[in-house]
Amino acid sequence: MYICSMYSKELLKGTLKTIVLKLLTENGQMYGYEITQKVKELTEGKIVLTEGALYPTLHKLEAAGLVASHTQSIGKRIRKYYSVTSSGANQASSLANEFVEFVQTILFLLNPQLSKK
Amino acid sequence: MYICSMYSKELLKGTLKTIVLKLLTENGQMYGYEITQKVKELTEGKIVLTEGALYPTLHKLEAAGLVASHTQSIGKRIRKYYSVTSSGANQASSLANEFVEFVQTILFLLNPQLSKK
DNA sequence: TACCATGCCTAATTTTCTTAGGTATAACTT
DNA sequence: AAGTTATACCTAAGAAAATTAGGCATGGTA
Repeated sequence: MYICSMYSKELLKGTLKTIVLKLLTENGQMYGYEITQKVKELTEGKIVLTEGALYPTLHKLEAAGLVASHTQSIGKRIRKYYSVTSSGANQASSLANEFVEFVQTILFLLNPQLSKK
Repeated sequence: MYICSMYSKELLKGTLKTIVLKLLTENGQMYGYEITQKVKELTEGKIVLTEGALYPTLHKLEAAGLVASHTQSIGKRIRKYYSVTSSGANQASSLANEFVEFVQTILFLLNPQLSKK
């Protein structure tokens, strides 16, 4: 991103990892398609994850040891369930916290009059 | 970004344009270096704009007709002042509004328990 | 004199996301 | 029966944004 800040760079470069980790933490194990539907449902269609972004992200999270996966057969189809590891759970909450702080800082920048009152 | 949403794609790809337009709207004319210092000051060093991101962004905003510039000599040094155009002012407020909505949606995703209370 | 602050800029690289596919099974519709 | 939609995984080329890493020059200060 365009910002060098005290917040983690990982965080600033997008919220997808944060969202995925948090969802997995809240809901236990989920598979990719389920995640896209859950996000669509929770945001009433305002946010729709693209698979082209989601799957590579899940693979990166797994490679980083933040999530683990196992496959399950549903008839002849296969689902790949993901769940957070212990370090993934830590990451989930710290990323979420940092995101909130970052947003507060940006909102302050966008609404300086709030502090002038 | 990783999201296909009802929010403008421009917005989702970063907040730098939003911040710059809003700052210029609030403070009248500003020059690049001044913007970096203002952001650093307002955020107490939590956010520091890099010049490698800021200057190209200013140039893009100008090419898009959202800001206008004029140079001013300070001794032998030159400052390039930017100010929002009328369409830039419109953009500033709509981008800021969309950002707030987007953030609210993400925060809801990250804190589902808020709705369960 | 050396260093740091001011003040502008660009370019190569990296990262992230979009776009645009491919593959296959299952279910529903006509 | 055929066609469409939903489910479910995936990859790859390209675009866009920011990082990194400089360059150039003036002015002030230790």
